[in-house]
Amino acid sequence: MTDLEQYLQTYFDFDQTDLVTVASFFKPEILKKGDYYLKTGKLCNKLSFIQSGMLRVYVDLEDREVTQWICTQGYFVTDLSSLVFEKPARWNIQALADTAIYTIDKHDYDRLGEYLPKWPVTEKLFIAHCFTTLEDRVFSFLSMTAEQRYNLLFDSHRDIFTQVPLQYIASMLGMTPETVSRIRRKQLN
Amino acid sequence: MTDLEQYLQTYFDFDQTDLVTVASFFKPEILKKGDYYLKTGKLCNKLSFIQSGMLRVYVDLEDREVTQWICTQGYFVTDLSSLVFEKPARWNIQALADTAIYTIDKHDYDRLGEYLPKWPVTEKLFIAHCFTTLEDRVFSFLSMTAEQRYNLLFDSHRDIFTQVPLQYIASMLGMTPETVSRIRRKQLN
DNA sequence: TTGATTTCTTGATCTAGGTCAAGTGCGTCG
DNA sequence: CGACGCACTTGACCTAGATCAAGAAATCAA
Repeated sequence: MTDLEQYLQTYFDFDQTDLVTVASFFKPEILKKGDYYLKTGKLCNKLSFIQSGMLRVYVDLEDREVTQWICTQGYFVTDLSSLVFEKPARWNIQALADTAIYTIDKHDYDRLGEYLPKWPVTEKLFIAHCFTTLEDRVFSFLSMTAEQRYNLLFDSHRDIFTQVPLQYIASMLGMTPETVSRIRRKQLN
Repeated sequence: MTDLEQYLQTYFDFDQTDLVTVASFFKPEILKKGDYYLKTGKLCNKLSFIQSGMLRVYVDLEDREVTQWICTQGYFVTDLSSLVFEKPARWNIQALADTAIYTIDKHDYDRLGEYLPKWPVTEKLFIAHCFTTLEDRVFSFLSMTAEQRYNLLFDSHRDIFTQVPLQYIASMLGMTPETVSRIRRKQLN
């Protein structure tokens, strides 16, 4: 079983045949550090799985950048609203390091249902799971302090902290780099 | 065409036959002010459409309540993660006023695909739309001040401001009632 | 290696928004 | 009607976290 098949299995309860079918639509690709996976305003006609490396999802405002999320090894990346609704992409997505991904293009993605009868259900569960994750994130902004949000992210995505420049972590937590630096120091006692 | 059919049409591009089919699964219900549509920890086995009135989605913390959202006329309400994954509900959902809803139970909801071939696609688009809405909301916390978030909500959901106690609006915006009160005064110049 | 550049840390100060407390208005119920 | 209880407002003060600025460390180029 390939890496990709193994990872797909952890997300979806496909049997071996389905796994091979789905995996066959994904093509390996390499992004060099700094390369863009997607730029704001373009159409995102692909979905990718990250085998190694990291991608930063962000937007440019007049006076600064806002990082929405960092996608790491073992997760999927796309601009969902662009992929699904065929609207201009909301986000820039850029490689923070050399990154190996497997990509399925929209054409094939939209046809997965023809090969896998249970794809529509699987896809729904996948998007619903993404929804729930964001719901948690909104809740964290409604109910937690900067330090609590830092700890929550640290406990759930430790890999981000070891590899991602602190300024981006700060932005995705909705605080300044100085604040993250101070919280980090405090955590070391 | 009934109210419900009309509303369904604004969400989904069903033809007349489909509209009637879907609508027939929804049963009218009345919640009195203060009644609970759902309580944390229960299973949410229904999805409803709000014909009139309002529901507040919130959680109890040790020392306070956090309002996640207010659902108003013309919108759907459910606990998506509970409905889809059959997990205990994350939210309390309580009527803020006498509220008229149309409810489909999970049993029927899960079978919509048997009657409507394009239901799986429609459902996916619906959930993806919810995801995108939350993405915007996360972005608002990452990039906006309290006053900017207030204005954003005011411009997009004016009905909430005319009918909902200010303390709940404050909570769902992630600020205190005092702050909302001050912003509101400022907006009156 | 060395200098240049970027990123991170730390301190000093500032401010948006929170907290606390004392009203004020108003709807409801006896 | 009057009084109780909410919900909201307003002021005084406080604090988490932002801003600004100056170094220190790490990263990179050559």
